[in-house]
Amino acid sequence: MGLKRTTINDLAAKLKISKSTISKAIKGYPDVSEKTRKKILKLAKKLNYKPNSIASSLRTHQTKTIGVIVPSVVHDFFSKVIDGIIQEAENNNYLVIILQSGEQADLEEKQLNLLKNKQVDGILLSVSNETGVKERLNKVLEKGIPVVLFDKIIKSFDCSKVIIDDKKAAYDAVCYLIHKGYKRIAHFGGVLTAQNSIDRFLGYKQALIDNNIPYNPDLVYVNPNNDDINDGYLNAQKMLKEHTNIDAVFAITDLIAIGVYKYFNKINIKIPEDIAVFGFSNWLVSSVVTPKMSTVNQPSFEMGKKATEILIDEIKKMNNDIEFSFQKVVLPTSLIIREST
Amino acid sequence: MGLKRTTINDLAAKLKISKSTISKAIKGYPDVSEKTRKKILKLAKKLNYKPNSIASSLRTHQTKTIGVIVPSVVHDFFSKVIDGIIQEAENNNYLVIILQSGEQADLEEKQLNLLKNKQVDGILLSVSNETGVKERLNKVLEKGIPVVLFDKIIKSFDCSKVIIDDKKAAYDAVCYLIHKGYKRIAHFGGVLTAQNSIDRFLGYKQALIDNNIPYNPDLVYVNPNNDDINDGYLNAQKMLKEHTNIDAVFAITDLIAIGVYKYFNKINIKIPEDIAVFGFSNWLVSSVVTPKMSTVNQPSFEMGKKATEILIDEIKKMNNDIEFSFQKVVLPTSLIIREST
DNA sequence: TATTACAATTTAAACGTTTCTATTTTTCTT
DNA sequence: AAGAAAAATAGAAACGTTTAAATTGTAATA
Repeated sequence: MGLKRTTINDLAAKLKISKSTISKAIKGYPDVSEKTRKKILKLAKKLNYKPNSIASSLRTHQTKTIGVIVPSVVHDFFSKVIDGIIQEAENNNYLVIILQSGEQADLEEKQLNLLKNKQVDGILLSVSNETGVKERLNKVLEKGIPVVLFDKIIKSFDCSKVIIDDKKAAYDAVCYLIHKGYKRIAHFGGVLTAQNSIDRFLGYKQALIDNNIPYNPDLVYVNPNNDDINDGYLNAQKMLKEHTNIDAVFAITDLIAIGVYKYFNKINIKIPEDIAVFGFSNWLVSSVVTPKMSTVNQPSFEMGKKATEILIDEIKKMNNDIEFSFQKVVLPTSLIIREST
Repeated sequence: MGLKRTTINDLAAKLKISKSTISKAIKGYPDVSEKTRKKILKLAKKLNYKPNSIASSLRTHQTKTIGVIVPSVVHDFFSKVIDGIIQEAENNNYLVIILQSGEQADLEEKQLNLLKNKQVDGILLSVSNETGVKERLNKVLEKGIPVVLFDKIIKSFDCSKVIIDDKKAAYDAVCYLIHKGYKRIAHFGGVLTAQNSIDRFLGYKQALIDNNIPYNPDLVYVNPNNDDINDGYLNAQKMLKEHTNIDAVFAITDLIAIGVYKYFNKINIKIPEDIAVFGFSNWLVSSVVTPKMSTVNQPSFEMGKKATEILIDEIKKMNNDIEFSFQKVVLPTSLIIREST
C-alpha cells in the first residue's frame, strides 16, 4: 500500500511550527511573515504536500463540487452543455459530478438527495418530462443550496434559469416555412409535460395564426415513446395515412426529424420537393444527412457555461451572506437553413 | 439560510444514547439490540437524518466516488461509455466525477492530481494522444489508488484494461473490403502516438499482406489536426490529387469517414460505386448518412460498464487487503455492413 | 524605560463520523 | 445465588483541516 500522504501535521512537526501557521501560510493569509512562509512553502513542495480536501470540506462546509443531473448524457445537445459545464467549473476550481435521470422523476429525486448528501455546493438541473417534478424539487431543495435550471425548466420553480426562447425559435422556424410557401405544416412535438415541448408547440401554433393559416390539431403528432428516431418514423407513417396534402413537417428535435427522413426515404418521398422537414437543435446528424437538414441552432456549450457561471456566483454570494436575486438568461437561437426546406 | 442538518450528535442527545451506538445502529452492525435500533431508526427517520458523507470519508478514507478522464465528452462513443460508467457506478452507490483532457497530456496530469486530492476511490482513464503519458501517469499514480484504462490505453502501464481488439477489427474490415473486390485501399488513420491508431493501422497493413496486396505507405493518410471531419475532407482531397486509382478508403473513425463523404459528395464521386468508404465506431451519424456507412461496431456502453465493474472490484479488494491481479478484457467487435462498401 | 500597539505565532476547539477499547448490563452455568 | 460469559452500550481518540481567541514577540511611542 502506498506511502501515507503528507499532512499539515507532518509539516508542523518537521518545522516545529504550529499547524495553524502552516495552514495560513499555505492558504496565503497575510498574517504570517515572509520568512516563515518561505520555509513552509519550501518544505511543502519538497514533501509534495497537498491539503486534504475532505478534511477541508468537513471544516468549511464547502466541497468545491457541483452536481449535474440531465436526462441523458448520450445526447448531442446535453453532451455539449456538459462540456460547457465542466470547462467553466474547472476554470473556477470546481469538479463536476454527473447523474442521468433517464426522464424518471423518482430517480431524479433520489439523485437530488444523493447530491445534497454528498454536499455539493450547488446543483445544475435539466428536469425530466414527468409530472409532479416541482413538488419533488421543493421537497428536496428547501433553500440552502443554490440550484440553476437549464433548458428543461420548471417555470414556477423559484431559482435562476438558463434557457432559449423555445416559443420564439419555433415561431421563427414555422414562419420561415410559411414564407417559403408551405401551407400544410404538421408538427411533431413532445409530451406536453415538458415546458420546452409546450413552448415549441405554442410557437408553431402562433406562427400559423399570425399568418392566417388555420391551426389544425390533427396535424400535431406527439412522440409516444421518448424514442425520438423511431417515434419520428412511426408518426410520419401515421401522418401519411391520415393526410395526403402535408407539405412540411416541423419537428421538435433533429432526431425526430431524422425518423421522418427515414420513413420518407423508405417510401420515396422527396425532401423538400414533396414534403419539407425542419428540425430543432442542430445536432451533428442534421448537417450530414441528405438532404442537409434545416434546423434551429441552440447554443449548448454556452448554455452550460452560463448556467455554471451563475451557479458559482450564487454559491460565492451565499457563502458570504450577500443577497442575490435569481436570474433568467435567455440565450439567442438562430435558424440554420439548409436543403430540407 | 437553511436549517442545520441533523447529526449523529443530535440523535445521541435526544435519545441519551452514545453516538457510537447510534452509528452502529444506522450502519446495521449486529452489536446493537433490536429495541434500541428501532428507537434510533425511528428518530433518524423523523429528523430526516442522513449521515454526513464528508465526515465519514474523512474517517474511513473512502469517498464512494470515482474519477473519469476522457479526451472529450462531446463524442458519440465516449458519451456512451460514460453512460455505462455512470450507471454501473450508481448501481454500486458510487458517484462519478468527469473531466476532459482535450488530448492534452499536461491537463491530464493535472486532472489526475486533482482527482487524487479529491480522494476519489479509483480512476477510469482513456489517455490522450500525446507522448510521454506513461511517465506522467507513473509520476501521479504510485500505486495506492486503482486505475483502469479503457479504449485508449498504454500497453506498458501496469493496471487493468478494457479494450477492443483494434488490430483485429481493422483487419476484419479491410479483409471484407478485399473480399468484396477492392484492391487499392487507402487508410485514413490517426497519429501513431495513440495505441488504437497504431493497432488499426497494423490491422489494415496485415490484411493487405495476408491477401497478397502490396502495402503502399503512400496510401496511408494521417489526420493532422485532430479535427476529424475536416481532416477527412482534407485528406480525401489530398489523396485524389495524388492517386487516381483508389477504390476504397478505410477510415479510423466514422467522423473522418464523414469528412471523406463530404469531399466525395462535393466533387461528385459516388460511394460506393467509385470509391467505397469504411468507417469505425458506429456513431449515430454513420447510420443516417447517404449512403449508410459500413463501419465497425464498438461496444461502448459495455466498455464503460465493464471498466467500472473491474474498478469497483479492485477498490473493494484493496480496502480489504485482498490480493488481486490486473485484468485485460477484450470486448468483441463486429462489422456492420451497410451501403457504402 | 515603561507603555502601547501591532505583527507573528500558538492554542484549542470544532467539523461529523468511525472504531478500538473499556465498561456496564444481561444471560447463562453450576 | 455467585461467577463466568456474552451482549449491549459508552468513552475516547482519530481522520486533517480551519479559525476564533489567546499568547508571545517586536517595534514604536511618549
